[in-house]
Amino acid sequence: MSDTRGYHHGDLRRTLLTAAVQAIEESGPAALSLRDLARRAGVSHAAPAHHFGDRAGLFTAIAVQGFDTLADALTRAGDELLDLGVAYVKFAVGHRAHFEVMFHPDLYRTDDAELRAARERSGAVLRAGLAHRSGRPTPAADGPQEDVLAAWSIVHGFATLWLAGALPAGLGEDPGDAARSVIRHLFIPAPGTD
Amino acid sequence: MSDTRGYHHGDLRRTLLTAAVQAIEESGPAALSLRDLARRAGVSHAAPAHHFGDRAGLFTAIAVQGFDTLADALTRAGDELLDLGVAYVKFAVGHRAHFEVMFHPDLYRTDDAELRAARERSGAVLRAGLAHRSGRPTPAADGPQEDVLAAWSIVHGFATLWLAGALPAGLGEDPGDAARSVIRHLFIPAPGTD
DNA sequence: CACCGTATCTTGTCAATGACAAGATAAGCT
DNA sequence: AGCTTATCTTGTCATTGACAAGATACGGTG
Repeated sequence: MSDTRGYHHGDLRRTLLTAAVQAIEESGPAALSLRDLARRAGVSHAAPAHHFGDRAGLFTAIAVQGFDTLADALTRAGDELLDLGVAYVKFAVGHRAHFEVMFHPDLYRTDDAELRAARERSGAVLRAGLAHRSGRPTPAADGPQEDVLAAWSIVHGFATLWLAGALPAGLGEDPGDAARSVIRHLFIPAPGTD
Repeated sequence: MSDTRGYHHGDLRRTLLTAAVQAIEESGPAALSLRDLARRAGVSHAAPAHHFGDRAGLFTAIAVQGFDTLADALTRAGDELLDLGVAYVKFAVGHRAHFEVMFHPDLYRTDDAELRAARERSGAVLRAGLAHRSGRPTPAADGPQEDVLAAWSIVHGFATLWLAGALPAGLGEDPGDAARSVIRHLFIPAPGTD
């Protein structure tokens, strides 16, 4: 059924999505061309438009897929706070195309219904996991979950810097291990601060 | 001298750079068009090519300017560790066009000599400032300055999330204040961990 | 089985873009 | 005054995103 025979491709949408992700991993979102995408899939230059409408529509679909995958990955990461952070970084590096698109709202349609749902889903998993923080029932009294934002910031920052190639060598090959040893510096202390 | 008269513009390069930064702030780097840029500056469509070669050349120039400005800002931020982080976030939000370009190496030429110099300069300021950390003479024995990377990660992550509009409302209008109250969660504890 | 509506994909076209080539104009130097 | 060089313009080409209109296959209904 998922063959490439004749007029009807059978599974074009999925094929285009995976081809797009691969292309983005190779040369970034900016360099992605709808026509090149069509060529890779062996279809005409206007075929993608039918499934995604336009460029923004394609990126929207990728972002949705990304938020869904992230939610799954975080769910599988377990309850341990540090593991959650490591899973976040692993997802970013392992799915860099999705990750880059997800956090570049100028590429897609942020008001898309499916997208909002997927984003909220992964956000909920993240918040739930971080709120589960063992020694601290209610995160903080003052700000809007400042410690959650701090945790999100450090893992997101590490992932972004890693992907940008801005981190120094000597961290090793495995982003998970590297992330663990770095973000540990936020998670280890569990003080009753104020 | 810096007028727009006749055949020779007089200060085209600078004019194009500021126009480009403004355009990027409005609609992101991806949407930047060299021809639109030329129109904004009131010159022919091929004029930018003379100064920057091509699109990548323009982004390279912007990145250089960005790393230089960042180095200056961090230098002015003083010795206090928290202030340094806040200055980093303030720069990112106050110069979002530069910041976005700087950390998207696929946009420009990473092997450009001027760029490498500017990047190294700002990197040195950052490392020096973070190494100055009062209570801790030598950061850590084990990893490659893991605590420095943790600090960089959290401020970079916060800035990126802020710019992406991913942070929840309720943090207020001022990114500096918000950053201070969030990244504080990393900087406050000064334990003798291991 | 015949028919028809619809989803899927193609061909054709247009304005805009990035890149390049070649020429025109100005500025500086001797 | 004359030469050299930097700066900017005009002209052109292949590529791209978007749209319109048509061709093909699929699924259901009679």
